[in-house]
Amino acid sequence: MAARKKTPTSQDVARLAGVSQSTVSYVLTGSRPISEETRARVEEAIAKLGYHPNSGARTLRSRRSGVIGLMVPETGADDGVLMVFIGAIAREARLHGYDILLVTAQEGAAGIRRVVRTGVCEGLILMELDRYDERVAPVIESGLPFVTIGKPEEFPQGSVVDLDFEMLGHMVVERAVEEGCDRLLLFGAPGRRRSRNDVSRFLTGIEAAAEEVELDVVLDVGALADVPERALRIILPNQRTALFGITGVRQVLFAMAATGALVDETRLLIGLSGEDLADISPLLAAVPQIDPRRVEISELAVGELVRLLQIEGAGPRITLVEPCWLEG
Amino acid sequence: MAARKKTPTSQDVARLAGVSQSTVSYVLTGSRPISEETRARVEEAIAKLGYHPNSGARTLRSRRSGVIGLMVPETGADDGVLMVFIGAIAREARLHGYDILLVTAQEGAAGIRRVVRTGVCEGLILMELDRYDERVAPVIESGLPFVTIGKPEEFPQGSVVDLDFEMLGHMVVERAVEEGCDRLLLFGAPGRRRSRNDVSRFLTGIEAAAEEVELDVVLDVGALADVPERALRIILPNQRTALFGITGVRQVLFAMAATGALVDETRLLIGLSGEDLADISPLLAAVPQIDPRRVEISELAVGELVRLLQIEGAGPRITLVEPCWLEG
DNA sequence: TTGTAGGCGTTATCAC
DNA sequence: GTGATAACGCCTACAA
Repeated sequence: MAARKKTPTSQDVARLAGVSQSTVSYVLTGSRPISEETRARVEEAIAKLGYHPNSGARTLRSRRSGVIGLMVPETGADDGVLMVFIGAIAREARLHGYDILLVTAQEGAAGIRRVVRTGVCEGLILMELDRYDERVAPVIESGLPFVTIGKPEEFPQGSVVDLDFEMLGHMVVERAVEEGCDRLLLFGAPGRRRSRNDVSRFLTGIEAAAEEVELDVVLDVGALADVPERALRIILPNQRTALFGITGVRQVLFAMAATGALVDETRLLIGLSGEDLADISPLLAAVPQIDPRRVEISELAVGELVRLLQIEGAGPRITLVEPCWLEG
Repeated sequence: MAARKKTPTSQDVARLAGVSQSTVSYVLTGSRPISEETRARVEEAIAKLGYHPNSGARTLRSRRSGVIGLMVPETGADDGVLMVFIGAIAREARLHGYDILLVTAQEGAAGIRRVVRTGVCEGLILMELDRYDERVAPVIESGLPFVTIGKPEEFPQGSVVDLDFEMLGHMVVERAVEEGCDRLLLFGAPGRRRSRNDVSRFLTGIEAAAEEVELDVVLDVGALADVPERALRIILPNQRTALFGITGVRQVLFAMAATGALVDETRLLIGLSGEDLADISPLLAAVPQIDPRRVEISELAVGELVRLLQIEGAGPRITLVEPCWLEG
């Protein structure tokens, strides 16, 4: 095997193009006008050598690493939803010229401090924060621009992008009424994860909307596997019940399938999407679904961070994304 | 707001500790003996200032970025399995002092070339390669050490960590026979994704094991939703059929639930795990499952890459991880 | 055991 | 419109 060639530097490019090293730099950064002719020569040399600017040197000098830190929640388990966000974030970041560095929640505040102080990250995207999250403090302290996906309780100094959970509540109620339901059974999250801001915003929306219509709202707090059974128990003849949950849709669907309740016309299931239900079974193709806009939220989060990063004096702001019906 | 303090440099630490800058560096890298006393003074100063070495400078000088590139497959959709790998990889990498940078498959060969030439990554972990994958070439060409999770067809110049799919085949056949099954129905992957090495290794294992016993192996190629129905059709009275699939377990389980087949004693389902079945429904707690060892594979992959990075002259090697029964 | 000094490859401020 | 040149913060021979 031939001895591996040292990777070329801007110096090599300059020599080949017959210009000074700094000119090469200017061609790359575009931070000063260059004549068409020399630019062409330089670019040719760059292509010929397969030159890529050294990241370490660029970061050291310019204090911009081109890297965004993404703090992902601890999962351990099978979490497809999370993967949708991560994939979309990584793709969108590349579109803006940034790379994504993973910061596990496990590292906590120390992890944040590390990536911030060492200068690896220019900015941060935080996911799945609790209402009062210990990881926010070191981020604010760091002074780095950041965006949270999911709205924390106290409005932080960073931007926020999230689904409009209040509107989600409205939509669910509205649809249930339209479909002629007398009752709305909320399973999963509502009963338990009260600690999360999104859940309470969702309930606020539900309550506000339910006030104006004839709809009996029930918060179901039992095991997901028994939801269909309990739903049957509370139902009266000629009544129709809508089921909805922010989480646990998969489990409830499974339970409904197992009890044959899927084809039961007395019920209606509105599932928050994310999992491709029709892919699991054709039986589920007819389930009305709300798109939680995870991809759009991811893209907006990246865009927002880029704005904070690149626009001088840009301030933080909140962006709520409206959910929408899938194949309504 | 007070003017933000410039982040401290090793120079600042040196001044505070009353030593030279290089001494600080030596304390950090440990690349030369330091007296107990000065080390203590330096460390105290480091703590007091909250000093973290600048990543750009360190990378520029030492050519080691402390970053591992993780090439993740294109998903778009809900993919929980992937998340398990990513989470475990990120955690394990931190344990070894490395960070994980995401490289999307979408970027393809160009993406590899970019992270390699710019020097952002010291090494790479590649996931879900096809048999002959276009992304392997630029990696090899780059000369960077790399590890693939999942064995590509041609043995590459990098290390490989993967599940022992041949043994998986053996285990499935063995179990089916033990459970008194006359027939083994393989659904999902076997019929379709022949293009993948893991599937053919799995089938090799199945065939080798089935030769030695009385077991009728059927490759099912139809829609996953109809697997239970087809399984019923080919079954004779007093016969028992084992069902298995590398992918599509969730769909088949759903279909079985919907047709009431889950409690049917004439069948047995052996699911490859990854999804917590009992979490979906108590009905599934009894399904025998094989652990695909995703966390272990992830950890081994990181360990292997670290070995290649840190041990002079370390060569690539193949590691196959044995699957094992869950709560057998 | 510790200090001095050169340079890693860029960016950006001077001059011309 | 272009070329020299001084940092950026750290690592590591080379001296002492």
